[in-house]
Amino acid sequence: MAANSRLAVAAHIVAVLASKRDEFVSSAYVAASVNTNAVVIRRILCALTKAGIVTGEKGKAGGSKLLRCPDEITLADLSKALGEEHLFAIHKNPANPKCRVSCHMKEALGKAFSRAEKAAEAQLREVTVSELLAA
Amino acid sequence: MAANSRLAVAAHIVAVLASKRDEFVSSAYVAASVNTNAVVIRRILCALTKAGIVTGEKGKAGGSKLLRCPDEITLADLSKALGEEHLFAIHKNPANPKCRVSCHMKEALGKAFSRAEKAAEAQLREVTVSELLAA
DNA sequence: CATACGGTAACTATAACGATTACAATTAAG
DNA sequence: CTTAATTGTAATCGTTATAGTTACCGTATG
Repeated sequence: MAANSRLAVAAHIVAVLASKRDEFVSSAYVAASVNTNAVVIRRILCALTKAGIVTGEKGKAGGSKLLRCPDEITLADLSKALGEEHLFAIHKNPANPKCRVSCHMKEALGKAFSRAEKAAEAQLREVTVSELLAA
Repeated sequence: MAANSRLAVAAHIVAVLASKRDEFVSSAYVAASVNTNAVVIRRILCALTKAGIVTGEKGKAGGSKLLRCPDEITLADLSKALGEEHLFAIHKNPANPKCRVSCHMKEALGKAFSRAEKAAEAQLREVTVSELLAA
């Protein structure tokens, strides 16, 4: 399947909230901007709420708004809030104990992938929501 | 779906070939090391062949072997050979023309993701198959 | 010719994702 | 008090990618 686009949607959501700061914005409004269903938005908002990035108000005139300045929210924060851990996957097949290569492979790959993921994360940390809006 | 582990399997395959240099290794042998079906191995070997990393010989006593030194093959080469392009995905929903944020979002995200992907790729380029074997 | 391979097509099972419907709880407005 | 709007969730469905599997053809070896 197509790789998951939740980080992109989360960034879009937060950008919309940032563009209407200090207002409560409904999930329906955000959904219209992203062009998807409001529930998809609310699911991601839920994760962002748990991470302390946004807050939600129920009831009529409810909605969501940012808890932090848009220039203090980075893509890395959003990625972490979504619990997206690994960009690379290692095959789950058990190692073949008869094969020396097989026994060492996963550990070696894990280290290499971890370095690459950290490098990517460092770049995500350099991009704030404010910058996304300004572009 | 589980994130795709083809890069990990490709690395495993090439490591096995590197551990038996100058021999033709059958897909069945590699499959035993990876603990999967030989066809899965052959599918990936096919991509590596097209990329000029390995060569295959049909017929009895056939198999695959490396065309390059293991210390000149990096994880980035393998990733490229597999045609793995994007670590991050952007939502496909069309932009809402009425919303300024929506109209600019994908372009801004594209640039940010591209930087992060390049950073990850740079790290993959630092890891050779030799190093994976030595670990 | 028999055997052991690679290459490839076809099919299945599984899993993740996104979209959607539905509904309880909550809050503001009239 | 009633109504309307909204969040937060659960449940379901269709789509899609992956991995695994079976099957078959072509080819090289002996």
